[in-house]
Amino acid sequence: MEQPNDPQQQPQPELAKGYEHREVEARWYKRWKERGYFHGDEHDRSRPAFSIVLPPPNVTGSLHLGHALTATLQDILIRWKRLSGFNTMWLPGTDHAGIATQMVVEKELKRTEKKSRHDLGREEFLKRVWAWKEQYGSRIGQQHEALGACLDWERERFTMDEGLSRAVREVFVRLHEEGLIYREKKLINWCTDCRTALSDLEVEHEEGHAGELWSFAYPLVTPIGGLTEIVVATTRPETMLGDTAIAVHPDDARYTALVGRKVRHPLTGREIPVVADAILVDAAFGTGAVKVTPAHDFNDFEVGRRHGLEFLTVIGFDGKMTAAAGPVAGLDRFEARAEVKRLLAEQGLERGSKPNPMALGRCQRSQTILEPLLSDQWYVKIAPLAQPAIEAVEQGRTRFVPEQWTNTYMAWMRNIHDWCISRQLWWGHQIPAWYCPDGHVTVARETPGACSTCGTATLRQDEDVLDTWFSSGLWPFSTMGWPDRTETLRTFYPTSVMETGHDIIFFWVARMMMMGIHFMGEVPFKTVYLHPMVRDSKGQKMSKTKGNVIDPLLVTEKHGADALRFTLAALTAQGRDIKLADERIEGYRAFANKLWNASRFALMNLEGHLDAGGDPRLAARTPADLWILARLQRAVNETVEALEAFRFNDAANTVYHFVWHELCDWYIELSKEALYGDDAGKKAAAQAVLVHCLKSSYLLLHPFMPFITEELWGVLRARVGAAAWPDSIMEGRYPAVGPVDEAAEQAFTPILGIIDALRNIRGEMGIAFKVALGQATPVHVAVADPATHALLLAGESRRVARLTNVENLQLHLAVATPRVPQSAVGVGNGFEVRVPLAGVIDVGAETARIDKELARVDADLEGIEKKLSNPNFVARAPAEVVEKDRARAEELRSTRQKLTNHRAVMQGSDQPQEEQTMETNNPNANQAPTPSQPVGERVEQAAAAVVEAARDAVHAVQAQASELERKAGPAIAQARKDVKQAVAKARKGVKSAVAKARKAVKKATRKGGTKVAKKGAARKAVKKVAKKAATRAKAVKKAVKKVVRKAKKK
RNA sequence: GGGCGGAUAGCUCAGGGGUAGAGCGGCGCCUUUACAAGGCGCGGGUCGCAGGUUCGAAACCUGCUCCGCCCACCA
Repeated sequence: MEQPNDPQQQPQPELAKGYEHREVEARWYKRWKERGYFHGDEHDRSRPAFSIVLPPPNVTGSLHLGHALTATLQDILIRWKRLSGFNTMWLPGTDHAGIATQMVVEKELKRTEKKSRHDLGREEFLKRVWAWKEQYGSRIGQQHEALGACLDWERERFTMDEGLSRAVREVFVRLHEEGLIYREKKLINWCTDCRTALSDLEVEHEEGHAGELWSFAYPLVTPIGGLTEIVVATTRPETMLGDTAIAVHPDDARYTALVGRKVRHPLTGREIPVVADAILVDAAFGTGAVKVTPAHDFNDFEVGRRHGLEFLTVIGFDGKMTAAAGPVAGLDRFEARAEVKRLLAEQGLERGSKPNPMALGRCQRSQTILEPLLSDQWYVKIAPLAQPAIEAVEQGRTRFVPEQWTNTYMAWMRNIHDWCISRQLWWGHQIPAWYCPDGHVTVARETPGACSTCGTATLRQDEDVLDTWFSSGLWPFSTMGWPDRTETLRTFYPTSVMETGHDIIFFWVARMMMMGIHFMGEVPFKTVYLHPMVRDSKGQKMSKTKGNVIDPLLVTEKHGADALRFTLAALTAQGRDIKLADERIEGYRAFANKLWNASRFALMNLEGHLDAGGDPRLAARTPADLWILARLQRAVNETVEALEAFRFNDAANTVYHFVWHELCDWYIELSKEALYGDDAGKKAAAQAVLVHCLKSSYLLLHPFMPFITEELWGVLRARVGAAAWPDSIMEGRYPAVGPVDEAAEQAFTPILGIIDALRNIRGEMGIAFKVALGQATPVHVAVADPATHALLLAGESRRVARLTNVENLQLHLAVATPRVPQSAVGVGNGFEVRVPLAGVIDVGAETARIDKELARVDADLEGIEKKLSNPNFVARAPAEVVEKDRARAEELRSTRQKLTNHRAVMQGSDQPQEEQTMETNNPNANQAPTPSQPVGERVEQAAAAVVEAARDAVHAVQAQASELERKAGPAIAQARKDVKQAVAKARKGVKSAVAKARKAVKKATRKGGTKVAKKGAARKAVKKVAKKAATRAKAVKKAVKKVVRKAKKK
């Protein structure tokens, strides 16, 4: 199978019996790539461009299902657009992921060589990271290939490429020149574990941490007016070593006299001023006095600036207390906390404590509790960049899908703080700033020869690197060759869609917006589609620590890339996370198989067919052909509409439904009449329609399932003659949206209804027409509409017969079928079917079936009549709604009448009703031996068990409910909850007991090899009791509700 | 503290002012010559709770409960 697209070498068109994804998927990717299908042509502006930049995965490791989702959705868009005539370009790459990668390599280094990065030194360590990057970067590529992602590999980039590094330096220098990058000493979030500063975004807030609000007293240096101390409360006692003020509210009468006075630090003896600050202090909280630690708390830092306080650092970058911490110097910050409390208690200054749930800031990477520390860092002044990014969205130049994310984006953008971009790491873009011995800073694109201020030649480059997101923020244009003005940029910037997870909307999307607008003068993408998060089948977030991370490669191997892709797409609804379950993938693998076999069917029935490339509708003759073509058009329209709105699930489901349930379940079965028949014209038409539907299905499905569709395309193309088909499906054209032939759809609907009605009787009666009736007994079909009657006469009745296995079908142009005693009747809109079943059917069973149907009709009718008898409805509802309901009521009444008549005929029959005709006449029953005694006993036993279990469940509900009724008075809320739970539990209990017993009954019955009446009896008993249980549970619940409501009113 | 989602069949979810749906699972029948990874049929629902708007609410509004997520410097 080297050249399946070459008709010369094409082997037998017969396909393997089942679809083998491994064999097929392995074959195509390389060929696509070689033929250059993935490459976007920057010189081609004759076609509209459609471009996406792939969110670059971290080089830290391999792809997970989130990446698979990203790749799948983007590939769907790209392939769809390519088939729709766009010049598509999808740019791949990877991110160096500063902290993450450095940590992984450090860990590895420690594990294998027991060395730290400092043991190796910067240069050697970076070599190791590069080696790591080479290894994992290529694995990521393989994973994308396995998924079938048609990435433009010629344009692959890495955030630390030479080109991208140049862009980074360019951006840094320009922003610095514009005064939008500055260096300053202020409080930052410091991770004592990663030993670096972090941006606000890298802080994870842990809610509800069990903290303690601990109070102690600061003694006044000079007691005043009977006051000897000020009591303050803190969640971090160890920071009191760095206190340089006590703050009170200026309007707080209790402390007015103290403002300007001093307290003595109990552990260091320092004198500390009391200041008045209206911003920091809430007089009503605690004692109304706050200790101020400007060097270790963000609020206090501001107070320190406002009041010109001393900034005393008592915690170091290693998380240990500094020398300034006096008695606790050298201790870890948490040890120091205990020690400080002990020391203060010793001095009798402890003033109590209380539990205080609080939010803790942790490092996104290491989960270490962060420490606000004072240090020199580089910042991006963000407000001037944020404003245009806000306006771009306000003006709709970039829109978010789903829309709700607009608010999230806006809220964040409007409250944005300056961005700390320096990191104390080695892996990353080193900051292009140099210092001379005098401390002057030179910022330059290339290593400068001398200090720009004083001319000194001895320069030392800043050792820090930039935040990873600084370089990824440039991704949409840095990857296209910026700062050069390339053709690629001209053709493909702005990109069409940014497709990524909503978890990085701030980290990445917002920054790309700011940078793109600032440096390109244009938004980086027109649409931001934010996909849901992928979770495991239990809804848990996938994480390495939980061990529930799934490697997409394993899934691809097991079920096929097409199945995985389709599953992901089918589950991608807007606004809800994806819970991935294996069974679901299994189901879509079956779908691939279905498509395969439909194609196999076609291949087996294309004898004499030549696709001249003409419109199959011209050749189509039968109503079934026209019907499926109309359905196809409808599916095409819906699919395209869904894709345009990024409703991936709707698009996938539409195609799925069309292919499986319309093309396969209906049309293929219908077409057999023509394909197997003698009418050459009809046969040719059916062949053409079948080929057209399959070809269209391949194209519709190709974005979702690229491999199997390409394979089948090639096979079918070879079979029908290659003239009208491009060599590869990737060169095909996506089916075009167009008007649906509704007349064709409607004309055929009665035929489908007749088949349904007959199948319904067949199923309900548990008989096979062919066997039960044979040639002798006619099945009657009456249609009132002459057009439909003509259709049936013209040959459609043979399709009906084929699909229902009826041998003798008798047509009547009439409202009703002839009244045949002991027959089953089915009625629908404009038709009636009647199956004579004398000697076959159990009259009771048919009566029961009719009753069931009557009940359904009655219920519908009752509802609708009630509505129509309401004068308000008739007066105020739109006329068309009323009219529709009237018509439906009429239809229901007619159906009802027919069924009632039929029932009367049934009942009035003088045939003996209890005659066991089924036993004697049913062919299955012929082989059935009379049940032996033991089997019958077992069945009975099983049935009894069911009844008992169900009864028990009912009793349990009742007992619980009465207990709850008593409780309802005093504890309404709880009682209600309990009732709900009890009822639910009981119902479940009944259900499972019944299910279990049913199985037992079934097993026992099967062993006897018979279908004795006892089985039916047992089952009836089960149903009865189960129903009773449910009913009683409901009744009880209602009663309780009433009680509760009454109690509530009081 | 602020914000955003979600609650619909046993499970996973779609829908959305006018007849409550799909897939999976369950039950029954069918080894029919594309496919048993299949076909046909059946059963299964106080659409979270309470109010309101409306001729009509599962849908819209208000409040509540529970479950997720995001943002936030209150000692």
